[in-house]
Amino acid sequence: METKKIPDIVVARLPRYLQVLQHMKQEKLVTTNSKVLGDRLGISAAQIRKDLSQFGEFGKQGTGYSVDFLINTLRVILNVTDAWKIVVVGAGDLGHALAHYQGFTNRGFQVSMVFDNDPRLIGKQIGAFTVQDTADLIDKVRAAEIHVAMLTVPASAAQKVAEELVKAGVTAILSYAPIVLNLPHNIQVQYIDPILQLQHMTYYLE
Amino acid sequence: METKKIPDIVVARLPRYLQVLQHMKQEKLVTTNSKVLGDRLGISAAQIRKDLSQFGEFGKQGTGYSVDFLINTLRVILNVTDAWKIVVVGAGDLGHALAHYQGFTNRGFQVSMVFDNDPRLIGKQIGAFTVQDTADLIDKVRAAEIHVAMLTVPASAAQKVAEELVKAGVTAILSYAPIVLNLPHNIQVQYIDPILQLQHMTYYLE
DNA sequence: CAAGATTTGTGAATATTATAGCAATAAATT
DNA sequence: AATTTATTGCTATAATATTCACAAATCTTG
Repeated sequence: METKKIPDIVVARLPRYLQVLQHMKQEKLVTTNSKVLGDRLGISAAQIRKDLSQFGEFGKQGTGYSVDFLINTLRVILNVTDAWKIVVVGAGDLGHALAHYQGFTNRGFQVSMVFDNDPRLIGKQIGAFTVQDTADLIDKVRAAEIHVAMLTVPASAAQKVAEELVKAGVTAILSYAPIVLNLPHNIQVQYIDPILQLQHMTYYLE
Repeated sequence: METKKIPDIVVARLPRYLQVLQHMKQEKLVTTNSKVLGDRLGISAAQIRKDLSQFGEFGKQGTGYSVDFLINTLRVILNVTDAWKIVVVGAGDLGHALAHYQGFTNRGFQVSMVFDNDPRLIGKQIGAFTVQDTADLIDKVRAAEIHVAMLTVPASAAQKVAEELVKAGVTAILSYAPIVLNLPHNIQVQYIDPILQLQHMTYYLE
C-alpha cells in the first residue's frame, strides 16, 4: 500500500463498491472477490483490485474479500461510519421525496431539517419534519452543526441559498438545481440534473 | 474534423456545455468563447475547444462562438432537436416531482405517461397525467412509441419493471433505484443515486 | 500432504485523456 | 493598411487511467 494522493476518479467508484457489497450482505453472501464484484458493476476485476489496493490490503489470495470486512473498511474510508445530518432546502415535490426517503439511514446519512421560504409551506409537516423558514436557516443550521445539504430550490434561488448554507457552516452541497454554483474551493459540490443524463443517452439513440 | 469514434467522456460533457450556453442565451449573450465557457464550467478552455473540434469547426478565430449557433449545433449532435416522449414509472414523491417538473420542454423532453401498480394511485391525477396501471405498461408504451423512461419504483421492483420497459421498446432508462440493472447491451442506462454522490463528498470532509 | 485450482496485490505495458503551444485567421486599433 | 490583439483548431507532448500478467499466498481435492 502506498498513501499518495488518491485520484478522485477512484474515490468516485468506492460508493458503488459499497452499494453492491451491501446488497451482497443482504443476500447473505459472506465472501466475494474482484471478479464477482466486477461483473455486478460492469468494471474489470483488475480495476477493483487496483482501486482497493490504494488504501490497503483487504483481500486474501485464493479466497477473495470478506463482505463484512470490506463494507466496514469502505465505510471508514468514505467517512460514513456515523450518520451525517443533512439539511434539505426546498420543500417542493423533490424536497418531499428526499424527506420521506427511507434509504439514507443505513448508508450514512439522516435528514435532520427541512427549510422553505414559501409561507404556504412553512410550518407544514413533512413526515417527521416541520418545514422551517429559510430566513432562519443560517442560525439553525449552524446551531445544529449540520455540514451536509441537499438543495432542491428553483434555479433562480439556488446561488443565494447555497451561499447562506456556506455561511451556516455547510461544506458539502448536493444540488438539484440545473445551474453551476459559484462557491469557495473548500466547499464540496455535486449536482443532480436528470436532463444531463438523458441527453447523454439520446446521443446514442437513433 | 475527423469523424472517428467519439470518446464517451466527451459526449458526457456536451450536455453541460449546452446547459451553460442556454443560460448565456437567457442572459442575452450573443457570442462567447472557450475561455468564458471553461470558467463557468470549471473546465480548461483547451478541453472545450478539443471536445467541440471532434464534431466540426464551429468557432471563428478572434471572435469565439455564436451562442445561438452552438446551441443549435449541440442540440443536433445530442439528438434533442425535437422533444423525446418520456414515460415515468413509479408515481411516488419522486414520480410526482418529475411529472410536475417544468424544465424538460426546452431541453428536449416531455413527460407523456405515468404508471404505478398501487391501486390507491391508479386513476389519480398528477398534473396533466392520469396514473395508469403498470399492468398495461407494455402495450401502452409500445403503442405510444416511447423510447425513453425514468424509473422511480422501489429497488425491489426495478429490475422487473426495467425488463418490461425494454419489451415495450424503450431503449434509454434513467433509473433512480439504487441497484445495478441487468439489461441487454443495446439499452442505454443511467443512474441517479444521491447517496453515491454524498458519499463521494464525505470522503473529503473532516 | 502433494498437486492443482483460485485469487490477491502490484509492477510494467498499454491505452486513454488532458494540456500546452502555435500557425492561421479575424477583428480592432492606430 | 499596417500593427496589435484575440481566439480558434489541431499537433505534439504530458499526464492519467486501465489492463495485463505473474509471483505469492491460500484453499481444495484426492
